Amino acid sequence: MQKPSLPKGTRDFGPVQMSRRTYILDTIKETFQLFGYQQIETPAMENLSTLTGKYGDEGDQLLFKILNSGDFLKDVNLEDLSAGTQAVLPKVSEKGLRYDLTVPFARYVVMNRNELTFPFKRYQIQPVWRADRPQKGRYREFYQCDADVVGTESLVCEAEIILMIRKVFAKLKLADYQIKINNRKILTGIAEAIGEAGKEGPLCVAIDKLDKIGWEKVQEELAQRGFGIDAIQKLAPLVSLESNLSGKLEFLKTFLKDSETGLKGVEELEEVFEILDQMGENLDFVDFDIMLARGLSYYTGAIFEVKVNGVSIGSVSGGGRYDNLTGVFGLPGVSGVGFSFGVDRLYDVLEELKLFPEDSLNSTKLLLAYFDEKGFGYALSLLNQFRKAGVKTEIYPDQAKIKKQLEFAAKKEIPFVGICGDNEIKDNSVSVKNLSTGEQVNLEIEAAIQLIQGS
RNA sequence: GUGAUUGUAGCUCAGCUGGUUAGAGCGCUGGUUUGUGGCACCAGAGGUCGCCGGUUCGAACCCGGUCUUUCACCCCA
Repeated sequence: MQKPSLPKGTRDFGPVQMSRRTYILDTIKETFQLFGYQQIETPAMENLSTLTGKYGDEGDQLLFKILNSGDFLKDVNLEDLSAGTQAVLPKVSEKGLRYDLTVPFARYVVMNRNELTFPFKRYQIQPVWRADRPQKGRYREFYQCDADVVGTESLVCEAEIILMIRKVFAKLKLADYQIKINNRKILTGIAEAIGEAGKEGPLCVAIDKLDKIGWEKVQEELAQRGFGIDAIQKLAPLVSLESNLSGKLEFLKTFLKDSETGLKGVEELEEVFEILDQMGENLDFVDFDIMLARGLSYYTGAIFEVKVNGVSIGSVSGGGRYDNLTGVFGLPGVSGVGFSFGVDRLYDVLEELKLFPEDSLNSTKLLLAYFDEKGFGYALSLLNQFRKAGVKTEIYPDQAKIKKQLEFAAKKEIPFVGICGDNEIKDNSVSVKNLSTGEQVNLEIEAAIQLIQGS
């Protein structure tokens, strides 16, 4: 005998958790559909060649690789072994578990380009796997809920992403959060403006930590990454900039006046806000964060990140525009924009804020209970009458003492127990006991159905 | 991947500088109560002290390894 256990970073979901997850997922699905997105699914595993090289070196390390079936060592020779992992891996593994939903989607778009109608809007809700070290809000298997649209450069999509996030959060009763938005082109422009053109990658990584470690440390890190002192000093006014939206935009227009790309980014951002205005929407919850820099290498335009205030969880949603994701699969020039909700993190947030509706679990409304075999038979005959009327009904299947049946109902939070004894059998009735009040009434079956349905 | 940290009953946790048979609360099972759950009282079951090895006359306790938990870094939903 061995004690069963779970692989690191994975979890079971019990009935309570499942009903809560369903609540979150239904809310998200509803919203995606309202905005015209269609659902697809892709396999849990992809060819390793599809996955590798898309997430950077770090990402490649975090991919779960699947050992080839059969004699997976048959192509490996001693030379490979002494050459190390790099040489052995491609010979023993040709598949991996998906790391996100965006890359499989890009693969899907390329493979189905002739069937799809562009612009194509799809959503996808499936687990992804990362061989990360687990910690709070970070798992090795977790769900993502992606919505992406490909085949258009329209900034209406960006505006709609903001609307969808707001809609979902409103439905989930989340009231204190920020949709941080920025544009990759602005970051590129900043790199140019401070005389470190092309280095926005390391620049992003460093300034992304501003909140966490402060300006002093960021300067150190920038210096370490090879940024000149004057470049860092040029960056300073940006960091200390505390202004409203239009103030930030005006500042950037001056700051980026020599960077065509940077100005384009500002322009795009302004257009998104303008579209929202035309839609009759406002900028509630939207926060233009010049320093927002999401790591993923493929973003080229808008970038989003959503943070719920006052909770210990990191970002619960993120996304952005990528101009050429399908390019690596042989279909260049397709622009896409998308974002993703992290259900597992949303779950943790709602739990921390106690925002789950209470009545989500107790589905059964009536338990038929009995004292003896005769009553058991009578109860069995009643089951279908209640169910036909749409009352969620069950019976304790093993013949057991009434005490046990009542305890069972109480534990499962079943609100009503229908007692079936000799008296009830005699006049074809049932005694309905309300478990929370303890009240009990003897009723005809029809009346019992009405009572329970009316509750 | 780097550095810490945790593991004792179903759950939450005690367990002294290493020393007889490892404890508590909650939960669970049965009873007081054969037409009625929650409350009360009584009784009972339940533990390879994460796993493997070492030190010792003797290990839940000390040492090594391993797995797991949590956390920071990296990165990220």
